[in-house]
Amino acid sequence: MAIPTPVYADTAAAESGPGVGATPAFSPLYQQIKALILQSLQAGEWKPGDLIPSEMELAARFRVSQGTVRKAIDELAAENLVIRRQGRGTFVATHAEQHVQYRFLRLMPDSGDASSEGPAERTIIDCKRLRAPADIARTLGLRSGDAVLQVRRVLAFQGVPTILEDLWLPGGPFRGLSAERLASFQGTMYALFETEFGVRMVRAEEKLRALAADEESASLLNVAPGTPLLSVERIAYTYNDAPMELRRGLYRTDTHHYHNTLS
Amino acid sequence: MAIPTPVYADTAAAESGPGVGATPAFSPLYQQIKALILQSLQAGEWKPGDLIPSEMELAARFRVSQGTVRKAIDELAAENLVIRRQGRGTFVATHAEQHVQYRFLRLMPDSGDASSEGPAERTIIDCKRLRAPADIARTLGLRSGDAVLQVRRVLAFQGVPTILEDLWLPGGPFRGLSAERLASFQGTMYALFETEFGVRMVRAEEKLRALAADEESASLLNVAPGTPLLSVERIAYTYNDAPMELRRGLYRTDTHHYHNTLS
DNA sequence: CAGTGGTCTAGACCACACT
DNA sequence: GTGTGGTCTAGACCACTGC
Repeated sequence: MAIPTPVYADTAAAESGPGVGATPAFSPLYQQIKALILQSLQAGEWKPGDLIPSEMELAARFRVSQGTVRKAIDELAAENLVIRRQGRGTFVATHAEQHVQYRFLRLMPDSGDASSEGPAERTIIDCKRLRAPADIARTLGLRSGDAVLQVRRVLAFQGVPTILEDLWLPGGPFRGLSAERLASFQGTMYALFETEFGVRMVRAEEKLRALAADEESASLLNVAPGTPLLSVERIAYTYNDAPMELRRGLYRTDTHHYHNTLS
Repeated sequence: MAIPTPVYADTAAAESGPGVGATPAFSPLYQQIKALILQSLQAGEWKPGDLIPSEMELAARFRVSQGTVRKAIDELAAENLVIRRQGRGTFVATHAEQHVQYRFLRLMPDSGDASSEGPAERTIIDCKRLRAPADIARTLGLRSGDAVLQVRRVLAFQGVPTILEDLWLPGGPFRGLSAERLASFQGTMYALFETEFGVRMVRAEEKLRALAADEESASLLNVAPGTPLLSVERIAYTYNDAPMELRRGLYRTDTHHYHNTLS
């Protein structure tokens, strides 16, 4: 139950020193409501694609006005966690059926748009279980030596291999993932993660670099060794900013480019 | 004067066929208010850094409620066109004094943050007036042969040349720009564009590629020819989505990386 | 203290989708 | 028609800033 008046955050304990920097930290009601809705999303009370309760229902449940619920949902919609549809309701966002097929892929063909070149042809090269090296473990928030899954694949567009990717996933949440399952699934990887493992990727950070293709990469991407490639290292996060995937990609940029908007 | 009730957009003329695709296109009041405020920004009624009228004043001017003005300003703030400061008022956003120095530069040092490496050392290599080649003219919305300014410069971090950039600017709005003016100005280029030429960059699109350094670029960036570099082509827009700058950059990514957030 | 933006409420009406 | 989200209003009170 939410208290129907704004409250100050709990400032008990957790003090490093006496009377230093202890700002009261006022927390608006709608932020508290937002946090409660987030908890339900995280707990799986409503699954990706589901219709969540109407604003009126949520307002009644939390004992606040509809306007306050609205503002909470507005923020969740702005963060792409839910999708509002006038006349129908508010739905939990999903990587499947979302008519933007690859929401996190910024590689575009130089001419035309993503839809004009048809779907990517996917080839799983490898999928194995191993003990996490120190750097992988650190970025995934695991202990060095914990089980991780490593996947290697190639994406081709109109027959031209264009992306070579290595993925690392924590072994626990993704127990049971195999090359066969990856190969047979229709839809994006993140859609499979949702439906098969209940893991929803919400946000990601990427670091881009230019580097020269080594022998192995060059042969998989069908370019000469030394060809400049775009290196994209991605860390993908699920709810509550927990890292759930490390992905290292090499992109050919002779017919495609990485697109970004600044504002 | 705005009409204090939502209206349908003007659908007179501009019809390509009879009764085809002529959706009424309902336009909410707050969108109309937003457009009016945008017009004032564009016309220079309030300049970058200025305090704009309070919500109450604007509500009175446009004969709508404060809440409607609030929603209009909320969207402008979300697009970084204005900045709200509780207790003080709403200000026109600016590239100067904004304590994020380089708002559009996504290159970050591999270790530490942008502030830890100190300011970039800027060297103007060239600044000349010329007739626009066809491709430049097209992206800037000019006619081929119109006057444009071309600027070439190098940015170095802690003594290491890291960015080589060529810029093209339309000759009209930027009449009077010179290498001396660029060199002597304290602050970012976009800040200079605002204060000296009244041109505010609002949004930009970038296309990234990996390519090998040619002789000239290599020598200016102090790397071996053939070194993979990150190529960044940017088109920057002012209000009403008018393109005002084409920028082609080459970034060294041995100690820095291009950072991006996906959501 | 007065003035600003920020939050919260309650109620009315509109646009849209499904049945 | 019914129910959903979307818009608009009016008024109250809160938090922050600067005089």
